[in-house]
Amino acid sequence: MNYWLLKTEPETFSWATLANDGHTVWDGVRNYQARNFLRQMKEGDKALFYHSGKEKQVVGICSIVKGSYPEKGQEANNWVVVEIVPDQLLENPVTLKSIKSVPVLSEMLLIRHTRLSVMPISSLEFYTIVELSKKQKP
DNA sequence: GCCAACGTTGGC
DNA sequence: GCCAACGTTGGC
Repeated sequence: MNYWLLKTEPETFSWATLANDGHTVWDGVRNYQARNFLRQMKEGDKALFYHSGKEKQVVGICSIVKGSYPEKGQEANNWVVVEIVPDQLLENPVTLKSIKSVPVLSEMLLIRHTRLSVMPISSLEFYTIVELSKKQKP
């Protein structure tokens, strides 16, 4: 199983919307590097759900329930989508600031490649952030 | 193939 | 509001 981080602007698509809908097709990715990571996603993988923009924090955990397949209408351009479901809301959001303050997380693409919206993370990074969410105060 | 101009993302 | 870091586009 692999771990990922999915970035979204909450004004466009938020955790609340995902939680409410119970399922979504992660489409609209138009960046080659992000697409290449999307392609590697498999059913059963886990992903941290990150709100960019004003919030800048990881807010939840979701699961990939359907691995990548061609985006409808974009087959010719090779863009792909995956399907996700909300897994759990973090007890407390984990802010970018707090992520930056933890040495073991300093190599994350989230920090090193600011503009990347779909990225792999290690299991250590995944669980470190989950643990942080249990310690932080709201 | 190079590079300037422009557009977008995302943090500060 | 600004800027850094990219990515894309188009002229040459």
